[in-house]
Amino acid sequence: MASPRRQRLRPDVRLPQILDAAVEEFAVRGYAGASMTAIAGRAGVAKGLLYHYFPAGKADLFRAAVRSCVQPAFAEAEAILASRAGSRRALLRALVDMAYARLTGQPRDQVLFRLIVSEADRFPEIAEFYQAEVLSPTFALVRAVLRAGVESGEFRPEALEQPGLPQVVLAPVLMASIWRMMLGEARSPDLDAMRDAHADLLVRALSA
Amino acid sequence: MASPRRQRLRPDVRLPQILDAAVEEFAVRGYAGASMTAIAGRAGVAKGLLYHYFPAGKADLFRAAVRSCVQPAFAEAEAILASRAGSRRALLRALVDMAYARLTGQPRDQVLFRLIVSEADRFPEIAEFYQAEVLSPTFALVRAVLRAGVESGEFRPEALEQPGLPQVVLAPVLMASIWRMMLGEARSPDLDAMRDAHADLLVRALSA
Amino acid sequence: MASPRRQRLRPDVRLPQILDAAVEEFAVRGYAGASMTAIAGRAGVAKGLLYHYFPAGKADLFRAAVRSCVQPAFAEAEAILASRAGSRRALLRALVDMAYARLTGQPRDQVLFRLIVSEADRFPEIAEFYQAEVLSPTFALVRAVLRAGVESGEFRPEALEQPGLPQVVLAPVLMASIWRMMLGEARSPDLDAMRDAHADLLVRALSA
Amino acid sequence: MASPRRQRLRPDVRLPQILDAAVEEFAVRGYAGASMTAIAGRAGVAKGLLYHYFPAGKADLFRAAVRSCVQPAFAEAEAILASRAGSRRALLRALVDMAYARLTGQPRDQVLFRLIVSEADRFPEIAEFYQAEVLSPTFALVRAVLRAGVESGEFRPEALEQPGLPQVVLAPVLMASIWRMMLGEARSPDLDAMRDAHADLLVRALSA
DNA sequence: GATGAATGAGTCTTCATTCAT
DNA sequence: GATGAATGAAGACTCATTCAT
Repeated sequence: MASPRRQRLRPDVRLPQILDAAVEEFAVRGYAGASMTAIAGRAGVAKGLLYHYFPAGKADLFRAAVRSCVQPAFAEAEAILASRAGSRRALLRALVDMAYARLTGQPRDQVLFRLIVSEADRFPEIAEFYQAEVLSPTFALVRAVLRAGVESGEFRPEALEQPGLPQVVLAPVLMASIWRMMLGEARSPDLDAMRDAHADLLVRALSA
Repeated sequence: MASPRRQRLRPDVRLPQILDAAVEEFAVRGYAGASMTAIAGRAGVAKGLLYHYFPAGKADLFRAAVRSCVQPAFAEAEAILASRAGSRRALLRALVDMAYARLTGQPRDQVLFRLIVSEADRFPEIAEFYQAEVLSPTFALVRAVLRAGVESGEFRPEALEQPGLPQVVLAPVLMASIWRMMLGEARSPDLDAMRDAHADLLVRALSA
Repeated sequence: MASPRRQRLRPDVRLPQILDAAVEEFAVRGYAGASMTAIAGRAGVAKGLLYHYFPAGKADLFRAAVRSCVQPAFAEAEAILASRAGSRRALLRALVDMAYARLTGQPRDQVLFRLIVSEADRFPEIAEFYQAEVLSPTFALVRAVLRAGVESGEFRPEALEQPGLPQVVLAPVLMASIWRMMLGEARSPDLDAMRDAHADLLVRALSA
Repeated sequence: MASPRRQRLRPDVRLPQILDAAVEEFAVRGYAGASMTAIAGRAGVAKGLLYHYFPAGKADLFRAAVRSCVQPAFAEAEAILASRAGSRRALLRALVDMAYARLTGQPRDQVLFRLIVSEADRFPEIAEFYQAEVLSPTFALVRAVLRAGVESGEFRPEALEQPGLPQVVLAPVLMASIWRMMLGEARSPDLDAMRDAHADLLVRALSA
């Protein structure tokens, strides 16, 4: 006589279901706009169950959802780096291309970014977390590439003396992502044009 | 200093009061998080009055608030441009400096940007408006500077052949602004370092 | 330098403007649904002016509006009665026809009736007023016709002994009106069919 | 008699509670005048629960409340009809008596009718529903009685040839109900007198 | 683990009414 | 007489959260 809806699942099955639903809902509606009911509905569970898994409530679910999005996007970058194919210049170009490509193909990454931007001051710890887990490593990676280029003689040595350079190098890719989110594919600046201009700018500015 | 219960003001006095309060509240809380009650309280008026000035309600007030933020930024840029002081290179540097300076000094501008980023897909018309009234003109302005530089022989002629260049040139300033919003002054990348790296990068990449 | 909108009119011009607007608005929206703003708008005056003419507010305006609708609908009936054309039977038929005809041609009368029906228990005095000014006289008129018919020998003498007869005689016309209001012209019972059946029924039942 | 703060009941218990409270409140105040808070209070539940059962809100609750009033009236009429006691004339009289009796004894029925009359044009579907579910069947019932009477030779054959007759036959009862609602028991026409006059009129007009 | 009935504080919004101009 | 800015109370509705089952 069990209710047909009532299926007991192990936490490691239910939890991802719930987190996925939460990510999608938060992504579409923002933090304040997403309702627990809607998240539960999307996950196919009852409202009450959300509080079983996240007794502290909505804010906690949000934190968990955001955290669940930060996957090692670095795997690919490090693979490219490891293969050290050709010149540093070609390497740089490959990295830039990869970064732009992700923007097109990985909506989940965009979502993450957007959520963090808009909810950052309601959840300072999330911004902090993002800075520590995503931003800093990425800057470090760029710095490593620059150092390798300088050491091999391809890049100008001054590149290592400017602490703000990695940020400047990365910024256009991130802005391209933000413009896409804001304006839609139709109205946002042309991605290919930006990628080419970006790569060209870097090569000219950094070459020894 | 008595606060009379009912102070009748001319609309051209009240309206800015209300808009200012709305901008502040939306900035702090986001669209969904800002409450009409709080906006009214901040403006020192009764809730009902908001609907007298914006019968269409919260969304309309939001639009008006965003629009009220736009004008001041361009005035300064055009002033700099008009005073065509010195070389194009110096001009570019002046513009870059101004842009970074605004990010520090004008919280209103940051607010505007953050609101647009986070609420863009709930208010597509605002994103559209921003693109048309702010972004496009700014790109055009950068392009004008580049063209002047090329014509004077200071900049490389290829600079004019890359349609994505203005976006790449501007991106670091905007990202600096976003990082500040997200991470706070303490944790965000160092503004001065970025400005210097940015200006240096441009000069190296663009010089003939 | 007078504001162009500000036209001072004599009360006997303004008052009908306001009452007409009120009747229309109350008719369309009901008492609770009609807003003072909308009435003022329809009348082409400012909200405040309504309170100048009706200091006691909305309820008072409603009462005045309803009262303004009760015009002597009896003029026509009494004209028919005075012309005593032909037999009482023909007279009765003429009166029935007239009653049904009014239902089609005079939306203002229907409105009045509907308002009274639906707001009667919020405004008991209005129901009272209606009963005294409209209903009672109408019953009396029917009774007079019956008496004349009995005296002339055309109608059965028992017709005068049934105190409920005038109500029964009138009811179908009023119900026809109510059904029209409720169901619209399309779905409500056929007016012509009712009129014929009604007249026939009366003639058969009353003839000596 | 302690009233526990949170009493969980099965929906098939709560729903009628809520509908009953809604009918009463709508009856007294009309649609616009009835407040969700008051309905919840009358039902002894929190406001929010109303939206649990009627997510579409007030209008939906209103529709459900009206619908919940319909069924009982027909049962009795059909019982009388089934017990085809005595002559058709007696049958007609029994039905007329029943109809008048209901108006006195069953406030729920009056309420229903009043609601439909006054809110018909705000809820066209309800008027439609009323016409289809209540009015048409009632007319059909009257027509069936007439036909049976004609076939048995008690009624004049012409009674079947007048399509408007059922409406005319029923109208006085309904008007009696409306007058009662409008004017109160004290001021409205005498019910007994109407019933007698009504029955007598029908018998005289319909007898062969 | 899982459900969904139940709550109540909070949100946007409306509107009769007041009153300075 | 006339305006419309300003108010405040009240209304419909939402939603995070609780808890009996």
